[in-house]
Amino acid sequence: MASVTVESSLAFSIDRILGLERPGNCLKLHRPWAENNVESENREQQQQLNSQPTSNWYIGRRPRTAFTTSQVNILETVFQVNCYPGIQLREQLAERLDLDEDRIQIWFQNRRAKLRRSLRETRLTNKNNFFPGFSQKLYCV
Amino acid sequence: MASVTVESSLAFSIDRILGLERPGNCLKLHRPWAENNVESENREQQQQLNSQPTSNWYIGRRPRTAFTTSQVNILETVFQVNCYPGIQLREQLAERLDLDEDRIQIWFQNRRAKLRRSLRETRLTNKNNFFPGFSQKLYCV
DNA sequence: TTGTAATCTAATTTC
DNA sequence: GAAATTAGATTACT
Repeated sequence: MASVTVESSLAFSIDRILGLERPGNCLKLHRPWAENNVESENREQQQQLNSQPTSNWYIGRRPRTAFTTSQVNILETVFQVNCYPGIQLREQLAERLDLDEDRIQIWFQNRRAKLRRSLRETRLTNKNNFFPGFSQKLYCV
Repeated sequence: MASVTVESSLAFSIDRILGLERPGNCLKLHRPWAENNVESENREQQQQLNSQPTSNWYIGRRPRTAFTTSQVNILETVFQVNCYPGIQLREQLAERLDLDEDRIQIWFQNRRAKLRRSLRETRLTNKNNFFPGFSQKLYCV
Protein backbone atom coordinates (compact mmCIF):
# COMPACT_ATOMS: atom_id res chain seq x y z
CA MET A 1 0.00 0.00 0.00
CA ALA A 2 2.90 2.34 0.57
CA SER A 3 0.69 4.31 2.93
CA VAL A 4 1.69 7.90 2.73
CA THR A 5 0.37 9.17 6.05
CA VAL A 6 0.22 12.82 5.20
CA GLU A 7 -0.11 15.22 8.10
CA SER A 8 0.19 18.21 5.82
CA SER A 9 -1.99 21.28 5.78
CA LEU A 10 -4.32 19.71 3.28
CA ALA A 11 -7.06 22.00 2.14
CA PHE A 12 -9.37 19.02 2.11
CA SER A 13 -8.20 16.85 4.94
CA ILE A 14 -10.74 14.38 6.20
CA ASP A 15 -10.75 16.03 9.55
CA ARG A 16 -11.78 19.34 8.10
CA ILE A 17 -14.33 17.76 5.85
CA LEU A 18 -15.88 15.70 8.60
CA GLY A 19 -15.91 18.72 10.82
CA LEU A 20 -13.63 17.31 13.50
CA GLU A 21 -11.88 20.58 13.04
CA ARG A 22 -14.26 23.45 12.63
CA PRO A 23 -13.56 24.86 9.19
CA GLY A 24 -14.61 28.41 9.85
CA ASN A 25 -13.39 29.21 6.39
CA CYS A 26 -14.77 28.36 3.04
CA LEU A 27 -14.13 25.09 1.25
CA LYS A 28 -14.47 25.40 -2.48
CA LEU A 29 -16.49 22.56 -3.90
CA HIS A 30 -14.90 20.59 -6.69
CA ARG A 31 -17.76 20.14 -9.11
CA PRO A 32 -16.77 21.69 -12.40
CA TRP A 33 -19.35 19.80 -14.43
CA ALA A 34 -22.09 20.59 -11.92
CA GLU A 35 -21.44 24.27 -12.40
CA ASN A 36 -22.66 23.79 -15.92
CA ASN A 37 -26.15 23.80 -14.51
CA VAL A 38 -26.25 27.14 -12.81
CA GLU A 39 -26.62 30.11 -15.06
CA SER A 40 -23.10 31.39 -15.06
CA GLU A 41 -22.72 33.94 -17.74
CA ASN A 42 -19.15 34.20 -16.62
CA ARG A 43 -17.05 33.21 -19.59
CA GLU A 44 -14.01 32.20 -17.58
CA GLN A 45 -16.03 29.81 -15.51
CA GLN A 46 -17.60 28.40 -18.64
CA GLN A 47 -14.22 27.44 -19.94
CA GLN A 48 -13.64 25.13 -17.01
CA LEU A 49 -16.93 23.36 -17.38
CA ASN A 50 -16.84 20.85 -20.14
CA SER A 51 -13.14 20.19 -19.89
CA GLN A 52 -11.25 17.83 -17.69
CA PRO A 53 -10.39 19.18 -14.30
CA THR A 54 -7.84 21.89 -14.89
CA SER A 55 -4.23 21.59 -13.89
CA ASN A 56 -5.06 22.62 -10.36
CA TRP A 57 -6.99 19.44 -9.85
CA TYR A 58 -4.03 17.33 -10.71
CA ILE A 59 -1.83 18.64 -7.97
CA GLY A 60 -3.09 15.82 -5.83
CA ARG A 61 -1.92 13.15 -8.20
CA ARG A 62 -0.24 9.98 -7.08
CA PRO A 63 3.49 10.31 -7.60
CA ARG A 64 4.62 8.68 -10.78
CA THR A 65 5.69 5.10 -10.26
CA ALA A 66 9.13 4.34 -11.68
CA PHE A 67 9.13 0.72 -12.74
CA THR A 68 12.47 -1.01 -12.83
CA THR A 69 13.72 -2.67 -15.97
CA SER A 70 13.23 -6.11 -14.53
CA GLN A 71 9.71 -5.27 -13.42
CA VAL A 72 8.85 -4.08 -16.91
CA ASN A 73 10.44 -7.18 -18.39
CA ILE A 74 8.19 -9.42 -16.34
CA LEU A 75 5.15 -7.32 -17.11
CA GLU A 76 5.92 -7.39 -20.82
CA THR A 77 6.40 -11.14 -20.75
CA VAL A 78 3.05 -11.63 -19.09
CA PHE A 79 1.46 -9.15 -21.46
CA GLN A 80 2.56 -11.20 -24.44
CA VAL A 81 0.50 -14.09 -23.14
CA ASN A 82 -2.39 -12.33 -21.43
CA CYS A 83 -3.06 -8.65 -21.78
CA TYR A 84 -6.22 -8.89 -19.67
CA PRO A 85 -4.93 -10.39 -16.43
CA GLY A 86 -7.61 -11.16 -13.86
CA ILE A 87 -7.45 -10.32 -10.21
CA GLN A 88 -5.55 -13.48 -9.29
CA LEU A 89 -2.79 -12.96 -11.80
CA ARG A 90 -2.59 -9.28 -10.94
CA GLU A 91 -2.20 -10.14 -7.28
CA GLN A 92 0.47 -12.72 -8.13
CA LEU A 93 2.32 -10.12 -10.14
CA ALA A 94 1.97 -7.54 -7.41
CA GLU A 95 3.53 -9.86 -4.87
CA ARG A 96 6.23 -11.05 -7.23
CA LEU A 97 7.20 -7.55 -8.31
CA ASP A 98 6.63 -5.86 -4.97
CA LEU A 99 4.09 -3.47 -6.45
CA ASP A 100 0.50 -2.64 -5.62
CA GLU A 101 -2.12 -4.56 -7.52
CA ASP A 102 -3.71 -1.38 -8.78
CA ARG A 103 -0.39 -0.24 -10.26
CA ILE A 104 -0.36 -3.52 -12.18
CA GLN A 105 -3.90 -2.89 -13.37
CA ILE A 106 -3.04 0.62 -14.55
CA TRP A 107 0.10 -0.64 -16.25
CA PHE A 108 -1.91 -3.14 -18.29
CA GLN A 109 -4.51 -0.53 -19.18
CA ASN A 110 -1.81 1.80 -20.47
CA ARG A 111 0.02 -1.04 -22.18
CA ARG A 112 -3.10 -2.09 -24.06
CA ALA A 113 -3.70 1.52 -25.08
CA LYS A 114 -0.16 1.70 -26.38
CA LEU A 115 -0.57 -1.46 -28.39
CA ARG A 116 -3.90 -0.36 -29.82
CA ARG A 117 -2.36 2.97 -30.72
CA SER A 118 0.48 1.29 -32.54
CA LEU A 119 -1.92 -1.03 -34.29
CA ARG A 120 -4.01 1.90 -35.48
CA GLU A 121 -0.96 3.72 -36.76
CA THR A 122 0.27 0.66 -38.55
CA ARG A 123 -3.13 0.20 -40.07
CA LEU A 124 -3.15 3.78 -41.25
CA THR A 125 0.22 3.70 -42.92
CA ASN A 126 -0.04 0.16 -44.10
CA LYS A 127 -3.62 -0.42 -45.01
CA ASN A 128 -3.51 -3.80 -46.67
CA ASN A 129 -0.73 -5.46 -44.76
CA PHE A 130 -0.53 -7.51 -41.71
CA PHE A 131 1.31 -5.63 -39.03
CA PRO A 132 4.60 -7.44 -38.76
CA GLY A 133 4.79 -7.68 -35.01
CA PHE A 134 1.65 -9.68 -34.59
CA SER A 135 1.12 -11.60 -37.75
CA GLN A 136 2.80 -14.77 -36.63
CA LYS A 137 0.11 -16.42 -34.64
CA LEU A 138 -2.66 -15.56 -32.32
CA TYR A 139 -2.62 -18.73 -30.32
CA CYS A 140 0.32 -20.50 -28.83
CA VAL A 141 0.62 -24.03 -30.09
CA MET B 1 -3.53 -4.97 0.00
CA ALA B 2 -5.56 -8.01 1.02
CA SER B 3 -3.02 -10.13 -0.78
CA VAL B 4 -4.80 -13.14 -2.06
CA THR B 5 -1.90 -15.54 -2.57
CA VAL B 6 -3.54 -17.87 -4.97
CA GLU B 7 -1.90 -21.23 -5.45
CA SER B 8 -4.73 -22.41 -7.62
CA SER B 9 -4.47 -24.14 -10.95
CA LEU B 10 -4.52 -20.83 -12.75
CA ALA B 11 -4.42 -21.17 -16.47
CA PHE B 12 -2.26 -18.06 -16.55
CA SER B 13 -0.13 -18.29 -13.45
CA ILE B 14 3.03 -16.25 -13.54
CA ASP B 15 5.07 -19.39 -13.21
CA ARG B 16 3.58 -20.85 -16.34
CA ILE B 17 3.88 -17.62 -18.21
CA LEU B 18 7.46 -17.03 -17.25
CA GLY B 19 8.27 -20.60 -18.09
CA LEU B 20 9.36 -21.63 -14.61
CA GLU B 21 7.06 -24.47 -15.27
CA ARG B 22 7.29 -25.77 -18.76
CA PRO B 23 3.87 -25.15 -20.26
CA GLY B 24 3.84 -28.06 -22.67
CA ASN B 25 0.29 -27.14 -23.44
CA CYS B 26 -1.23 -24.23 -25.25
CA LEU B 27 -1.89 -20.86 -23.76
CA LYS B 28 -4.60 -18.98 -25.57
CA LEU B 29 -3.65 -15.38 -26.08
CA HIS B 30 -6.10 -12.79 -24.87
CA ARG B 31 -6.11 -10.23 -27.64
CA PRO B 32 -9.61 -9.89 -29.01
CA TRP B 33 -9.00 -6.50 -30.60
CA ALA B 34 -5.72 -7.66 -32.10
CA GLU B 35 -7.50 -10.46 -33.86
CA ASN B 36 -9.34 -7.78 -35.75
CA ASN B 37 -6.23 -7.34 -37.80
CA VAL B 38 -5.77 -10.78 -39.18
CA GLU B 39 -8.07 -11.86 -41.92
CA SER B 40 -10.44 -14.02 -40.01
CA GLU B 41 -13.43 -14.78 -42.12
CA ASN B 42 -14.74 -16.67 -39.18
CA ARG B 43 -17.97 -14.98 -38.18
CA GLU B 44 -17.96 -16.25 -34.63
CA GLN B 45 -14.56 -14.84 -34.01
CA GLN B 46 -15.61 -11.54 -35.53
CA GLN B 47 -18.32 -11.18 -32.95
CA GLN B 48 -15.79 -11.12 -30.17
CA LEU B 49 -13.67 -8.47 -31.76
CA ASN B 50 -15.18 -5.09 -31.28
CA SER B 51 -16.96 -5.94 -28.10
CA GLN B 52 -15.78 -5.88 -24.55
CA PRO B 53 -14.10 -9.05 -23.40
CA THR B 54 -16.82 -11.65 -23.15
CA SER B 55 -18.18 -13.04 -19.95
CA ASN B 56 -15.18 -15.29 -19.57
CA TRP B 57 -13.01 -12.28 -18.89
CA TYR B 58 -15.06 -11.25 -15.95
CA ILE B 59 -14.46 -14.45 -14.07
CA GLY B 60 -11.14 -13.09 -12.98
CA ARG B 61 -12.63 -9.96 -11.53
CA ARG B 62 -11.84 -8.57 -8.16
CA PRO B 63 -14.51 -9.72 -5.75
CA ARG B 64 -17.09 -7.04 -5.17
CA THR B 65 -16.25 -4.85 -2.21
CA ALA B 66 -19.09 -4.53 0.26
CA PHE B 67 -18.85 -1.11 1.82
CA THR B 68 -20.36 -0.73 5.25
CA THR B 69 -22.96 1.91 5.95
CA SER B 70 -20.54 3.96 7.98
CA GLN B 71 -17.90 3.77 5.27
CA VAL B 72 -20.39 5.00 2.71
CA ASN B 73 -21.50 7.75 5.07
CA ILE B 74 -17.96 9.05 5.36
CA LEU B 75 -17.39 8.78 1.64
CA GLU B 76 -20.61 10.63 0.92
CA THR B 77 -19.70 13.37 3.35
CA VAL B 78 -16.35 13.85 1.71
CA PHE B 79 -17.94 13.72 -1.71
CA GLN B 80 -20.21 16.63 -0.83
CA VAL B 81 -17.12 18.78 -0.34
CA ASN B 82 -14.69 17.35 -2.83
CA CYS B 83 -15.69 14.87 -5.48
CA TYR B 84 -12.19 14.84 -6.99
CA PRO B 85 -10.04 13.83 -4.02
CA GLY B 86 -6.32 13.83 -4.65
CA ILE B 87 -3.92 11.13 -3.64
CA GLN B 88 -3.38 12.51 -0.15
CA LEU B 89 -7.04 12.65 0.71
CA ARG B 90 -7.62 9.24 -0.84
CA GLU B 91 -4.84 7.77 1.26
CA GLN B 92 -6.25 9.43 4.35
CA LEU B 93 -9.64 7.96 3.58
CA ALA B 94 -8.16 4.56 2.90
CA GLU B 95 -6.47 4.49 6.28
CA ARG B 96 -9.45 5.90 8.10
CA LEU B 97 -11.90 3.49 6.51
CA ASP B 98 -9.58 0.48 6.35
CA LEU B 99 -9.92 0.24 2.59
CA ASP B 100 -7.44 0.24 -0.26
CA GLU B 101 -6.76 3.55 -1.89
CA ASP B 102 -7.75 2.25 -5.29
CA ARG B 103 -11.15 1.17 -3.94
CA ILE B 104 -11.61 4.78 -2.81
CA GLN B 105 -10.64 5.99 -6.26
CA ILE B 106 -13.11 3.66 -7.96
CA TRP B 107 -15.83 4.61 -5.53
CA PHE B 108 -15.43 8.28 -6.42
CA GLN B 109 -15.38 7.55 -10.13
CA ASN B 110 -18.63 5.62 -9.86
CA ARG B 111 -20.12 8.21 -7.52
CA ARG B 112 -19.39 11.02 -9.98
CA ALA B 113 -20.91 8.97 -12.77
CA LYS B 114 -24.02 8.47 -10.69
CA LEU B 115 -24.29 12.19 -9.99
CA ARG B 116 -23.77 13.12 -13.61
CA ARG B 117 -26.38 10.58 -14.62
CA SER B 118 -28.90 12.01 -12.21
CA LEU B 119 -28.08 15.52 -13.36
CA ARG B 120 -28.63 14.54 -16.96
CA GLU B 121 -31.94 12.90 -16.17
CA THR B 122 -33.09 15.88 -14.19
CA ARG B 123 -32.08 18.13 -17.02
CA LEU B 124 -34.09 16.01 -19.44
CA THR B 125 -37.29 15.97 -17.46
CA ASN B 126 -36.94 19.44 -16.10
CA LYS B 127 -35.38 21.44 -18.85
CA ASN B 128 -35.66 24.95 -17.55
CA ASN B 129 -35.29 24.38 -13.87
CA PHE B 130 -32.39 24.16 -11.61
CA PHE B 131 -32.07 20.65 -10.34
CA PRO B 132 -33.33 20.85 -6.79
CA GLY B 133 -30.62 18.91 -5.07
CA PHE B 134 -27.82 21.19 -6.12
CA SER B 135 -29.32 24.54 -6.66
CA GLN B 136 -28.50 25.95 -3.27
CA LYS B 137 -24.94 26.93 -3.75
CA LEU B 138 -21.84 25.78 -5.45
CA TYR B 139 -19.39 27.12 -2.97
CA CYS B 140 -19.47 26.86 0.76
CA VAL B 141 -19.67 30.23 2.39
C1' DT C 1 10.77 16.06 -26.23
C1' DT C 2 9.13 11.65 -25.74
C1' DG C 3 7.14 8.06 -23.35
C1' DT C 4 4.26 6.68 -20.05
C1' DA C 5 2.00 6.74 -15.32
C1' DA C 6 -2.11 8.71 -13.65
C1' DT C 7 -6.62 10.54 -14.21
C1' DC C 8 -10.99 11.21 -16.23
C1' DT C 9 -15.50 10.01 -18.75
C1' DA C 10 -18.72 6.93 -20.70
C1' DA C 11 -20.41 2.56 -21.49
C1' DT C 12 -20.72 -1.96 -20.00
C1' DT C 13 -20.75 -6.36 -17.24
C1' DT C 14 -21.82 -8.72 -13.26
C1' DC C 15 -23.73 -9.66 -8.87
C1' DG D 1 -28.17 -0.34 -7.74
C1' DA D 2 -23.49 -0.32 -7.67
C1' DA D 3 -18.59 -2.32 -7.87
C1' DA D 4 -15.43 -3.60 -11.39
C1' DT D 5 -13.65 -3.36 -15.97
C1' DT D 6 -12.89 -1.60 -20.43
C1' DA D 7 -11.69 1.91 -24.35
C1' DG D 8 -10.33 6.24 -25.27
C1' DA D 9 -8.75 10.84 -24.40
C1' DT D 10 -6.11 13.68 -21.70
C1' DT D 11 -2.78 15.43 -18.24
C1' DA D 12 1.59 15.85 -16.41
C1' DC D 13 5.96 14.13 -14.96
C1' DT D 14 10.80 12.14 -15.74
